[in-house]
Amino acid sequence: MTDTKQKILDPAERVFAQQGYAATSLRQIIAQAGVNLAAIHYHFGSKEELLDGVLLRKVTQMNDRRLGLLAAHEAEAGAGRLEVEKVLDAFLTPIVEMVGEHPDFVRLMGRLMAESELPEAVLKYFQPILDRFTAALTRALPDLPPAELAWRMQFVMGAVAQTICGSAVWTPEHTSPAGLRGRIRSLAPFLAAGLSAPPPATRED
Amino acid sequence: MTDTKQKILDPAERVFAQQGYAATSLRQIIAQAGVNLAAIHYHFGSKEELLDGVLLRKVTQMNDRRLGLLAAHEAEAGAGRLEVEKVLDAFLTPIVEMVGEHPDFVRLMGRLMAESELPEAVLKYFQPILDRFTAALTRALPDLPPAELAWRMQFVMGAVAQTICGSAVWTPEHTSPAGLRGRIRSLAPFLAAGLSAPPPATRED
DNA sequence: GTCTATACTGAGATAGAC
DNA sequence: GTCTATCTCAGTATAGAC
Repeated sequence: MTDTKQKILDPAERVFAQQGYAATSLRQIIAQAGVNLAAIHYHFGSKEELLDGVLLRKVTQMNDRRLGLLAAHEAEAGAGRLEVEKVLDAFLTPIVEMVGEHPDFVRLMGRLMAESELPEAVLKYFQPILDRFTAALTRALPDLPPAELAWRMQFVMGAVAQTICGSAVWTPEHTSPAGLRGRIRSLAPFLAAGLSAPPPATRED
Repeated sequence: MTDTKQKILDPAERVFAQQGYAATSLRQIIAQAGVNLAAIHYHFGSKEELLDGVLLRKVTQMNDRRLGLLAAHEAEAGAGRLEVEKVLDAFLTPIVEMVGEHPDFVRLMGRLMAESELPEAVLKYFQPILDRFTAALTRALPDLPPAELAWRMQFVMGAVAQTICGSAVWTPEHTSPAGLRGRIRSLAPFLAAGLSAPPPATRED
């Protein structure tokens, strides 16, 4: 991999994380990277593929860690009941672990989860993880109807996204790594209680 | 108010709701409105102020309804304990009530809540409501530390936003008014359980 | 193979004729 | 009030230097 390609990725990650994908211009990135505009399109092809390149560097590490923790918790549970808290821990802990060394990457992940018009490049990394954790929660919450669980997964994703990157909007507090760790420690029991709540009375109307 | 100004607002609301604020171009709106590009800037000043004009038409109605329901529930509770479910009902019911007649407006509200780079014009309508409901929840959950409640409000906002507009991304299901009503009926018990969860053990690190 | 210079299309915004 | 023309800046594409 060329030096120029490497020089692009870090500034891209930083600016995408700070301003969001849509609000970031490639010209802002090249200004920080010290490369020519066309170099981005030569090495990556487009703005969206540049985002894909940024994600690809670390998303596999994060998702593998999630899957590893989840498998460990499942093995520990054995034939017994898998606790909701353990499943949430497997999802959230890798975020906490990475926020110290790669804060920009974590913020970018949060922003992307919240953006409505997110590119295809992002979804392909999230969907398998979502499916895997939905399956685990199905085991942890056997009495919850599958459709209800699917919705609750959305509630969880929304809350996680807002937790990672929404603070600048709704509260004056900034997104420091330490602050984010604290928020996620608060998020886990909130989500566990929500997921474990009895399903609403079914109505057909 | 001129005819031209009126002709712009409905298409703007529709296209903003369908594509999101950032992804929408003024040229898409004028194509549906049948007006000149400069007319938008003459009547509204900018793209952001056009969004403000769209919100202004209905956001007061929604927020007044929220405040009215909340006041009614508080009066009903009297000196007794205000239930978390009642506070959530006051926040969510106006969404359900409006989604039948004004589905585009509701979708737009959801999208804006989720967008990280949201304009100032939006925040000024949300912040007072957020403060008012935070105060009500302080009464409903007197044992919860204020900082913990502030974070949980963020979790709630994230889940609500994702519920209104996130389905197209995370699940194949579309955002029909009926489907949204069902999701919000599922959302309320989830959020009530989360808000009512015991606060996490305090740690200083 | 890499990278630069340049141009193309479409975005929001604005000045000025009518 | 309205519309034409134009400005700046965005993402993108390509020809050609090295």
